[in-house]
Amino acid sequence: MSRLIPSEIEPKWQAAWDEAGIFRAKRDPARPKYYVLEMFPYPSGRIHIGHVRNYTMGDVIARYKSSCGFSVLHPMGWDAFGMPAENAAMASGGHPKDWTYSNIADMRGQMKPLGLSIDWSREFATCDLEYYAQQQRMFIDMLEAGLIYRKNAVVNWDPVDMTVLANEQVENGRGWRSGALVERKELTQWFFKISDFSEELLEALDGLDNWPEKVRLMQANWIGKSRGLQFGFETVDAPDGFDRIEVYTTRPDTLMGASFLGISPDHPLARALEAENPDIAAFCAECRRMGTSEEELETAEKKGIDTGLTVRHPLDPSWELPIWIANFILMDYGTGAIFGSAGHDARDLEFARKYGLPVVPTFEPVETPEDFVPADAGGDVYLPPKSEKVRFIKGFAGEEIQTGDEAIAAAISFFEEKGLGTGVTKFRLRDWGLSRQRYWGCPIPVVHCESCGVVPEKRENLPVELPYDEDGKPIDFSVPGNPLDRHPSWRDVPCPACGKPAGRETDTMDTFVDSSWYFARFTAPHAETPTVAEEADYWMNVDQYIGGIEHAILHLLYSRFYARAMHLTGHLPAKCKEPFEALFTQGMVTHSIYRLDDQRIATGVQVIGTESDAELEEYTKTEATRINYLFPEEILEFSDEFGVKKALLRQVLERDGVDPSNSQALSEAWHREFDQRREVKIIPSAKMSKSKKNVVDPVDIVRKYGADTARWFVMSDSPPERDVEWTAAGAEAAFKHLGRVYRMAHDLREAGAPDGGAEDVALEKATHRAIADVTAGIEGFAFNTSIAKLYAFTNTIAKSQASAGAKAQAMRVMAQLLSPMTPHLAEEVWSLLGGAGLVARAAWPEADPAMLVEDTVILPIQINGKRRGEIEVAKEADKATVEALVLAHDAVVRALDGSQPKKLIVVPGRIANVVV
RNA sequence: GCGGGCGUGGUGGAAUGGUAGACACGCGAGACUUAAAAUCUUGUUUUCGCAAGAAAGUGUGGGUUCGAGUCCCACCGCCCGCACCA
Repeated sequence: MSRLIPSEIEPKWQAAWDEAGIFRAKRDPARPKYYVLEMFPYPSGRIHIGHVRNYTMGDVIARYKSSCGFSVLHPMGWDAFGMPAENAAMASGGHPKDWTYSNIADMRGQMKPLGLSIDWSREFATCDLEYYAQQQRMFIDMLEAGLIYRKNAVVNWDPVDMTVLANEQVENGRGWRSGALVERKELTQWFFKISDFSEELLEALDGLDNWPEKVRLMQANWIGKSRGLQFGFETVDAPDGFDRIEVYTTRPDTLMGASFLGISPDHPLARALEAENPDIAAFCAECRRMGTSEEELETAEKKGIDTGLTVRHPLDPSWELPIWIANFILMDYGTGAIFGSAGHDARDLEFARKYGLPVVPTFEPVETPEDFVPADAGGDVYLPPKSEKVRFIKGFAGEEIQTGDEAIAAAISFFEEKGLGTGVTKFRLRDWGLSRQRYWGCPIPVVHCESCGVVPEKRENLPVELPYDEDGKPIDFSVPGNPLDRHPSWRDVPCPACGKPAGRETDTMDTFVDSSWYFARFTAPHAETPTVAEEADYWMNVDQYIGGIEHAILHLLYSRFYARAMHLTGHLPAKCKEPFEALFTQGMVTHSIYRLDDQRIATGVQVIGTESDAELEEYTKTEATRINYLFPEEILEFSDEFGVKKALLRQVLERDGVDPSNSQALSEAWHREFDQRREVKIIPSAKMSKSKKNVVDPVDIVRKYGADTARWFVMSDSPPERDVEWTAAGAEAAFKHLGRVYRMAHDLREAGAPDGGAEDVALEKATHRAIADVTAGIEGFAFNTSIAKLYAFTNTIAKSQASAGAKAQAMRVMAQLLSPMTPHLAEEVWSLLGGAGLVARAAWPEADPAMLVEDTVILPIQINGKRRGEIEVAKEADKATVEALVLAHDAVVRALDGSQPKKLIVVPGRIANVVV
């Protein structure tokens, strides 16, 4: 039988690898190590095709590096705490723990058939007591080291469910379950002092050479270093204790254009005024109903309220500015107070225009363009790059014409010399709030005691285990609020310091804490300390980290901080401060959405022919009712005679008895439907979403085609960093190709022919070319080009007239080159053609440079930069020879028409360009 | 709103500043077959042309260069992140 049957060969080779134990990571000081890690998944219960792509990329690297002689660590685990488990418990009963572990078992079962070279002996879940116990130990170490503290912070509060909401649980300002208006509420919470590391985290980005530039840039912007001026405005008739209002500004050079002083609704002055002024109280209350996300604050309409108070301008005491409370000023940034510079800040301008406040530009372009309209004459905000020279019309420090940067520096010096303020470097990066008022997370191991205050739990009392049940019954998640709050037998404990009755902290940790050190834990996953020095020293750092761009900022920045914190508390060596040597961010797997637009459903009547305007309007009104999303298996996709992709409901095909292989009949059926105002619209390359029904299940794919096909396809069609569109046709093509390779290997074994001859040499050269190209593709994270080369190499072997021996040799190399991508097929081909042992253990082939050089090259000839011909020249031909050949070329002779070329450029081995 | 990214045939994409469209899908033609599937051969950027060939062509408009998909500027469109989703 010469057909590839994945369901037979895949389990066979997986068992062989298991038996040989080849994916067990072994600390081997004699060999260089390589640690490849894909971002671990959340155990939702189903693996997603995006996971398949992510893990296949890691697997290609892991298998390749292993063949290159590295001792490879390639582990897998579960980011297992978090809200979905609690949501599930609330929605359909059950317990988050049971839900999570059952999901993990399911997902492991779905992943194993993919044939990933994972060391499963190192698997853990972050909700394992063994894991979070160590996290609690580190919490106490970090608390003692001054890396963790408590302060007040704002959260989204649902007054009906009596719970804190995540940003994603706030929909249009209302709680997603209760529908109640969300409030902003201050709670005392735990924080990591990541802001102490702002400068270091920013500077160290420069050393991350193997990180994508865009990720480093995003992190740099997130940390947001700025140089500005902090100074005070003296108030007029303000309540006691508010003689001065401190502001921080990055544009002190615009101070002479100040139009108002703005403070946050959470500013102490705003709070003081609230007590006596109901209008202000109402306004602040309204502001507090807004969400806490930056996005929401920035996109909300700018609103404010005049406090009636004023401040004196620091450079002109006779100039009084009104104090406004504004919804877009955050208490967390700077001092919670700004001065509005309406000419040079878009938000301030919008605000000033809305409330009729003055707009006073302080500088203008050096060379004013004709169409320039200053902001005070109704123009746009003028905000050129700070490196650009501008002309100051209301300056107070520095030259009249200077750059923004120079003007800012001059303004700061001016204030410092006069003793009015100080230059300050600030960072946008805020401290990392790690408290979550939820059940399903790592308990924060501290106790609140009336006499002693906040006391860390004693180390010998650790771990603080998350209670599974309450009074013998599983915890009930249908009751509003945090279950830990209403769990006396867990909460009530003696104070670790004085022994008096006290209560446990009921906040749990942000799941970002869990994922900020799991990579280190993989080096000693079951140790009784967070890490083991010699293991961490050998395996760390992660040589290649692979994951989604959505983690570019938070997860990766927190991990960089946490690695430093672990170093400071003795849990990681200094070399691990930057734990990820190289980072790769892969794209999504997308899939077409099929949407049935059925206007008959909308109108209830069958309309044929041209519709009237009134009817059209009716369709528009009822749009929502006539859109139906369809599963891919509900439709048949085909290309019409112009190659345009179309789709038909399978139901329709059955009803009309259309032959699906007859494209003419399909096209006719499509037009019949279209004339009936019914069309299946294809929306390509959409993010997979259950509600849009465009999700493909890896389990189905593996069942139908096998893991190798799934792996091959997700790597083949797009560059890894870009999105790839899953198509049934593409998967089919991948499957066919792998079948062809298998058949070629099989047929070779049965055939036989004498060796030798020029064809053998040509095939050998092609083999070395393939080795070089495929290797370059893997090294450069361009797996799609490696696969293109493998297709080409397959075609070359298939067409080659070389001997069977030479072809078998080429096919054995093919097996090796395939082994990172399609490991099962590779083993099968390898063993069919007499390869020794497992191909997974064979050393990676090396391309012989001597086999890569060609004797002659084709040199294209351009005339004025356009290709007009080509010549074949010897590889070593000197410039003069080439020039003579170029000038003798027909097209050149014709173009020159007897005259001399203006210029003749010859790039040896690349191109010749004649300028006439 | 702020920040980041991406735009190349009917489709996914390839291309150290040097032949635009590798490789694959789709489609067309042919072989094999009673037929279909499978497989194999072959063609396929567009326009004009029987052909040889010519012209145009990498979202739009400019610029740098002997030469631009690639570098620079402006614009348009789409996608992603925004601190309690993971």
